[in-house]
Amino acid sequence: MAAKNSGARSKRTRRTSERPPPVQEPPLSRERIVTTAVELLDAQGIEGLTMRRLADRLGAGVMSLYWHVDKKEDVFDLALDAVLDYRASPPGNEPQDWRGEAIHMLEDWRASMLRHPWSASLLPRRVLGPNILSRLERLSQILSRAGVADTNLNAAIWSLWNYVMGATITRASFDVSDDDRAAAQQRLTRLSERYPTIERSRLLLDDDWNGAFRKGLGFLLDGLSPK
Amino acid sequence: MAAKNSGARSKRTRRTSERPPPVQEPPLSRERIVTTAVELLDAQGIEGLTMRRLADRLGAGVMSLYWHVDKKEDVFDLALDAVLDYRASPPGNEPQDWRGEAIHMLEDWRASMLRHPWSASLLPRRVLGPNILSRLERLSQILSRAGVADTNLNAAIWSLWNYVMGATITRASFDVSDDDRAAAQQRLTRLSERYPTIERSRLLLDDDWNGAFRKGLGFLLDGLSPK
DNA sequence: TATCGTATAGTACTTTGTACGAGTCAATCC
DNA sequence: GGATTGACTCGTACAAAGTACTATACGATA
Repeated sequence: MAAKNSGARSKRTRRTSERPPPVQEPPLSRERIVTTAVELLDAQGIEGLTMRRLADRLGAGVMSLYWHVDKKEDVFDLALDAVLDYRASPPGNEPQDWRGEAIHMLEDWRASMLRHPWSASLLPRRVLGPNILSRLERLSQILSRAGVADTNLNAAIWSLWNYVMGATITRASFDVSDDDRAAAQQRLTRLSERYPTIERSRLLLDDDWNGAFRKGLGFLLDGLSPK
Repeated sequence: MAAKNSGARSKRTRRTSERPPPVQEPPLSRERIVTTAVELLDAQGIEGLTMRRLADRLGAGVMSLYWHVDKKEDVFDLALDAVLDYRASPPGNEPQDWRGEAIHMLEDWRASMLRHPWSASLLPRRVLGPNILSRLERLSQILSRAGVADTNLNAAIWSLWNYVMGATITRASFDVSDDDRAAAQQRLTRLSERYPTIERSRLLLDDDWNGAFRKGLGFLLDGLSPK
């Protein structure tokens, strides 16, 4: 139990001499499992990931997965952190001012997750994988350099985190279909005496998500800027 | 199929004349199902809600539930909106300034959900139940009265929504155990060369969640205030 | 050669959501 | 009144899923 999966593994030297069926999958490994899990999640969504299907894709037996992973939950955790790999994001020509840097980094954060919409539904779990941590570290540095007071630093970090997570989850939830949104707005119009203000502003029909995200982020950064 | 559950139901006049076992549960209804589901969720968490257990608590057969509800998912949707009932929140003596009003209402929003931590993990689904809508309506009115420009109104609403949702989900995720947070911070200390800044600020040990929420909300409202 | 650690799988058990169809009872219609 | 209908309940059954248990294979080490 203690001996099983933990840390780096899968230094393997097998297959030095040929085996009868030479056309064979490479050996299982935590990395292969995670990569395939992400593929499967992209293809079939969160309900589509079952241990059996995952094993099939890997050309392995179901129970073999459990050598590398404790529970199905672990697969989800690993997949989520994998999606958030910051180094995988193109560096771009980052602006020099802290504001631009923060915007760039937070928009990339959101975009990375929206590229894999299932990842948002995994958020409500305690995740502090290495990739998330380095993003937080990065953010902290930017704000620190920007002159945010030390006493405000943690609150500032969390507020940006909250904003980004909330925006991502919301966007991903509404991603399912534009029709639904239209339907909701219609329902709203029918009840316009109960919800007059948001009906008038067509809150639910506004589909410039990216613009709204950036605008709101702007509000928050304005509030955060040292005066 | 079309005839089944839709809209108001369960006007029932049975049991006017006594039945042999007079000590009997009241008839099933969507409302009873939702109420009991919330109780069960409070007691056993999100994994604890199974249709069988729910039926047991109701003193009913499993399949009877399906007359009032299409799928298990519906139970979740209904439970989530039930928790967000705004009228159920104590009115309190609301301050007159728009800022205080907004803070009051948004803190109540978060608190209502944290009273039922499972509700946060239900968020990543498309929910626009009546209770959520009235909260959005309320928020819109407050901001509108505060003088937020019409062109900014929707973005302002969504940014507050994002902030509150993100904060709630985050808080609920970390609710599980303080030990985990300490463990994470330790892991972080071990890797302090990789995450020096957030290690130094003890980002993960800060446990004044309410204060941080209010502070961050302050930042955002500052940024939103018409200049 | 015997042993051990790593790794793979088959089988089987349990828990779940829910389809199907039969049943009950009150209200309605002839 | 008797038949019909529609609202509602529930037992049975099935398929899909997570995973415990166990047997097996193989390379490296003693």
